[in-house]
Amino acid sequence: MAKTIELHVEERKRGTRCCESLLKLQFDVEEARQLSTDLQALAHPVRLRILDILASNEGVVCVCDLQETLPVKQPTISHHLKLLRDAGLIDCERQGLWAYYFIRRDVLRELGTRVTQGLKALM
Amino acid sequence: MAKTIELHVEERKRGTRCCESLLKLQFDVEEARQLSTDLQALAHPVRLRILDILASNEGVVCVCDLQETLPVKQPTISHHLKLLRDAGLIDCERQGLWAYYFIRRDVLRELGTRVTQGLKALM
DNA sequence: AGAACGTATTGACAATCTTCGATGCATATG
DNA sequence: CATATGCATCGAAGATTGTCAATACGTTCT
Repeated sequence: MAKTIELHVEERKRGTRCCESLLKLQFDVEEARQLSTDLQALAHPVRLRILDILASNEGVVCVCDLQETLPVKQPTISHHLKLLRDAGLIDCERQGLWAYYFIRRDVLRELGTRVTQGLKALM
Repeated sequence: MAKTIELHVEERKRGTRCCESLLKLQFDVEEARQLSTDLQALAHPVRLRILDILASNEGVVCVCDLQETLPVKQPTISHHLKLLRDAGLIDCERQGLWAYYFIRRDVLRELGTRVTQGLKALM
């Protein structure tokens, strides 16, 4: 059970020096790193909008469609697509000249679960 | 309903040039930015671990406690604390020499809801 | 084969983020 | 008052990320 601040202050006044308390934790270092990696993959407006577009227009989205909507140039879009692909969140299928991108809902769901569980642990 | 890739390719072959399709969206620009800001606030291992510690040791955590546990120096911890404070996710109460930090579960819950809802929209 | 097109990659630059020594500030203690 | 302590801030350095012009690559169409 959590001690009160007042008790804590008293202990410290009595000479129990600062920082001897063993803190309780829920995440280990690796979990925190993983969760951070998950969040990083999502934490950019362009990437979020790409995911939104892919989620809402399944099967018919090529890079030039994205170019039309997003406020960045084509190499930048390709760059963010690559990051999302590396994270496993999207994939693509080439049809002639075009690359049709799609969302991998299974992977996104796993990530979503990790994020939601992680947040729940803090509340 | 989503068109198939094949139909899309056919249309483009017939001369309907690329990129005339109006994409469907769920997020507007502002929502994407907000969600990205929310995710950024969390997307660092040290900040996640700070939140974890504050969530698990309510009321008795001062900066030197964090220093004991985290792999970065005091100014860096203060820096991350400031970012979290600016995001509204934590706050502190000074008692003499010490600053006792605590988590603002209400704000965290709001952020968690936005994140969870945002993710759900993509699935 | 050659031209046109959609996309990926490269390379350079700019912006942002992370870290920490040095320092300042406020409070407590002798 | 002088000193010690805990924390915040400043300023600089390094690392990472985001952006885009230029270019390369593979495909399609003449």
